[in-house]
Amino acid sequence: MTEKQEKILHAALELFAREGFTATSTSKVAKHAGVSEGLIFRHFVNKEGLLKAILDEGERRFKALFVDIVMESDPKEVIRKTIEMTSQIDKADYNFWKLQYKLKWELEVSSDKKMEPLRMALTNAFSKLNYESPQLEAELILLYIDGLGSALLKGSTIHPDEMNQFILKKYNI
Amino acid sequence: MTEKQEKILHAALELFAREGFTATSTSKVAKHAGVSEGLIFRHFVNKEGLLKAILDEGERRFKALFVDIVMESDPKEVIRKTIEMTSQIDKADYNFWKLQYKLKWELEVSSDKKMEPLRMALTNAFSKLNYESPQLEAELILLYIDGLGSALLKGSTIHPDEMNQFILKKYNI
Amino acid sequence: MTEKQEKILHAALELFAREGFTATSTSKVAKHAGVSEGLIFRHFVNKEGLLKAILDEGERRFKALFVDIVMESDPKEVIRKTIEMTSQIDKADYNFWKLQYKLKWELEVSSDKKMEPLRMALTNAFSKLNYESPQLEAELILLYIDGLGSALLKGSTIHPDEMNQFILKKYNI
Amino acid sequence: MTEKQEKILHAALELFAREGFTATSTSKVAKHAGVSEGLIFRHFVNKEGLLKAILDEGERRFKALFVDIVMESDPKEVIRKTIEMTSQIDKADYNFWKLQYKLKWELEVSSDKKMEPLRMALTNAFSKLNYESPQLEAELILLYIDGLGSALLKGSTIHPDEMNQFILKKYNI
DNA sequence: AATGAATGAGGGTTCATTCAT
DNA sequence: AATGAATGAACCCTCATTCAT
Repeated sequence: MTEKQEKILHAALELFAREGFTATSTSKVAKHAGVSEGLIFRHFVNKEGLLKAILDEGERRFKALFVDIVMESDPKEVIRKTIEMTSQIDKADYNFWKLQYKLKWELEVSSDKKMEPLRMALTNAFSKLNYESPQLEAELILLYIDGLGSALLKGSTIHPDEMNQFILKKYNI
Repeated sequence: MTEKQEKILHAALELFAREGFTATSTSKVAKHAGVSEGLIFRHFVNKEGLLKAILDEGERRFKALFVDIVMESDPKEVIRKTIEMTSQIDKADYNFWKLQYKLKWELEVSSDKKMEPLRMALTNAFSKLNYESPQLEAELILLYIDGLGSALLKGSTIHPDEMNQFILKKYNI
Repeated sequence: MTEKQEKILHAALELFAREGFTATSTSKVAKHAGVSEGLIFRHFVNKEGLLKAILDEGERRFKALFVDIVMESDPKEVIRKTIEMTSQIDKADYNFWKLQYKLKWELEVSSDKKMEPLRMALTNAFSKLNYESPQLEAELILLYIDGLGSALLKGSTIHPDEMNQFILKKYNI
Repeated sequence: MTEKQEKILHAALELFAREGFTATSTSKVAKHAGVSEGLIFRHFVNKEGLLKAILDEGERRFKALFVDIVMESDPKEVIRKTIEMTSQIDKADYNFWKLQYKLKWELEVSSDKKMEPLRMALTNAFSKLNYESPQLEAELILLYIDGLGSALLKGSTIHPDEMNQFILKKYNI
């Protein structure tokens, strides 16, 4: 990975996250990265290839976020960690997460599959705690963190920590 | 409103909802509506004007959805109606709501202000029911319906009615 | 000539004179005249037909300006009247004359032929006054009034009367 | 400056001079230059940028024409050189000068300021020669060369050298 | 006589992409 | 690896003009 390659990826992430994939031209990316436009195509073949490179690179972040939850054996801890997930997001990764949300709607990129391990971990946790409908409980939490993530990235005034504590109390955590 | 004007609006709504605003060309809209491209501009001035016309026309749908909740005096009913809101959405309006979500991310159109009356109605309802943190409770429900709406419009397999009943039980409704 | 026809002609003259023929759209003319765009074509067939109508209507002004000079028998008077011609131009006719100059360059409408009677009258006058090169003298005066007209219509600061007096003195008039 | 850039400039100058700036489409320029239309915008940003490039490039021609006159110390020579200016115009520059005249009327590009050094040189020359109204004399000559230039570029039958000699005699030159 | 809906061609401009260097 | 010239298709939009009413 050349220095220029990284510059391109960084510029593209920022612009895609801010303006959207379609609305960002490769020429704008090149200008932003201080690089010739042709270089983008030499390294990433396509505009789509550029996007894929960003997403692939970011996949690791997803996993890093999940692994700690999925490996947890204490069911209450699974729930707590999931709910507090949004607080864990590094501000440096802000653009990456914003891009995820944007793409979910702009292209029909389903991030649903990525959530599957989380859903299973949650369902399992609620089962262990003898909740009546572990699947629905799990689903509800996923809806919550989706809504909260969306709100935070859109600049809502919600205090995430306060909100999270509030919900944790509902689960006696 | 001529027949062709309506055809344009209808085609535009469908395409904007499916492919996004930026990604939909005016020529595609025209072709889809069976109309010359120039006519779009004669009637709606701009591509943006076309979008605005769709949004303005849809504003009524928003209000129709809210008025019944905001006018309700029984606090439990307020909560129930809000939670069941997503079930109320007419399948004919599917495209309109999908467009709303898309625009929230594509352009930075904040639909947050539109939610304000709902937030107040909910906060008020939880106050009457002597909940400890009415504001947080209200916020939580808004996050839930945002997440649920998002999931449904994205083609999730969630069964909304089941989910709603499940949640209502948590509020003893 | 309907009232609306006149409104169209008036609006067109103003816009053609200000912005040029090509740069003025028929829709702008219609809007300016407070008239539907179609009406222009009903009355004048073409955008060119509209221009022709304006020019035809203005032809009379040309002739009115010339007839007094051409009919004059006193050679010195011929010269004087020609030189003072630009001062005679009514301010109400400003747009018409500006349009003439614009068209001379925009389309290749030669106004040269229209000058022919004037050229002959001048040549004749200088002949009578025993000038050595009556034709060149006549041509020179025509060049002068062309230059002066151009300067005045372009908003030059030249004082035309002072200038005219200055030149008349050169011809001992 | 690539070969294609020059081809574009050349084609544009010819077409702008012949048909006018507004009436010449960028696609016509591209076709004439044997170049893709997009290239025009890559090199000159705008249609206006293209015009500006032509004008800037031509500015040198203006200066080359003037500098010899303005630097002249012999007043009679100043007058002679000014009057004979139109004869100096290279036939290769025909299009450029035609464009100047066209733009004076099409856009409201005042070429008046460019004439200022000439006006001053002439006024000064007539002063030295003890003419009564040096300013008016200078102005008159400017009007004359403006008219003559106009006539020549419009294809008049005037014989410029003969005309110039005729006038020079009036100034005893 | 007059309107306003409607069109097809063309306007200037941006786009993702290719290629020679 | 990197550039910058070059392209052709598509973009949003305006134009002169036609036609039903």
